[in-house]
Amino acid sequence: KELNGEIISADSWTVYKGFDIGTGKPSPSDQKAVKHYLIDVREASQGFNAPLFKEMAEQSIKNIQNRGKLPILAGGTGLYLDSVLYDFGFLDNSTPEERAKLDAMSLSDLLETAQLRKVDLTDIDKRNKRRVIRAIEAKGAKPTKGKLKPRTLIVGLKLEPDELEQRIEKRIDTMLAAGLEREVKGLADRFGWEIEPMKGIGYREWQAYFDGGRTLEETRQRIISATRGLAKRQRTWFKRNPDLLWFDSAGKAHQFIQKTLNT
RNA sequence: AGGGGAGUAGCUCAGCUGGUAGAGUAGCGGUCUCCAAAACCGUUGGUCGCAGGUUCGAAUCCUGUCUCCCCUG
Repeated sequence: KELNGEIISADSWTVYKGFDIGTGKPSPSDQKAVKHYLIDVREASQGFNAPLFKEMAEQSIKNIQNRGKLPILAGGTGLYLDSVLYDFGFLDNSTPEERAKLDAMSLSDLLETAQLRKVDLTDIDKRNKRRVIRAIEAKGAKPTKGKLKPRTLIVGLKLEPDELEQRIEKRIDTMLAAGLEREVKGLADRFGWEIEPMKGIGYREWQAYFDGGRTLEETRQRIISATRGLAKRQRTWFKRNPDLLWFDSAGKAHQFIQKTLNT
């Protein structure tokens, strides 16, 4: 609001309708205070992916700029963010049928297939099945990456480990108090456990609980643990970005952004 | 009280007829161009409940003891 901006949620889970509490979606009042984009734009049964995000985010950026506002991407999902900030040239994908076929194959069969089709696996992690599948789908094409989008500021907030731990626990407890159990139960009854968004942190952990094989406290601990792991992976993703400016408080980051905008 | 079972890494458990311990998971670190809250890689943890005994050598055999679970009374 102070920056005269509008927010694009750069997050792979807040796009789904109905998944509110567990995804830490901005509250209705927050969304009312500042216009948000790419929230609730997908049905639970639909999938979502990085190229789709890139396309929608770029469209949103244009919309926001046309309204004379500052686009702010906030999140979340490193791959999604980078795809927009560095103009990733995404590689070919296969049809859902082809994907399912590759998915069903063993790693060694996939490696053999790649060899038969003369797919170049240099730089591909051959122990990671998904990466090998992607290489085959892309027919060995190499990805492209552009320069950082002009007039762009990338800002990261850093926390001390024990403070991060506290924030994570508080985040989960707040979700539980807000009725996460009820939300998950309702979604599970409607969609079952197999759809993509049900496999997210804060959702998948409840299946064993509702089946009676896990206590509420164990469920809570699992969600905390998974969130901790997510925070770690986000950290390692952003840490290697030399364009990212780190701040240890939101206040300092805000000051810096304000100053930069004025010059 | 008697009988049986179990006590091994934070947790769940492997460890055959003795050769000083492992796997999953968690924890920690890392990788990353369409399932990315995903997938993958690396790695720190254990005086094997305790005390004796047998043995060149015991988590593994014997004795005692403590704790937990089940059965009987």
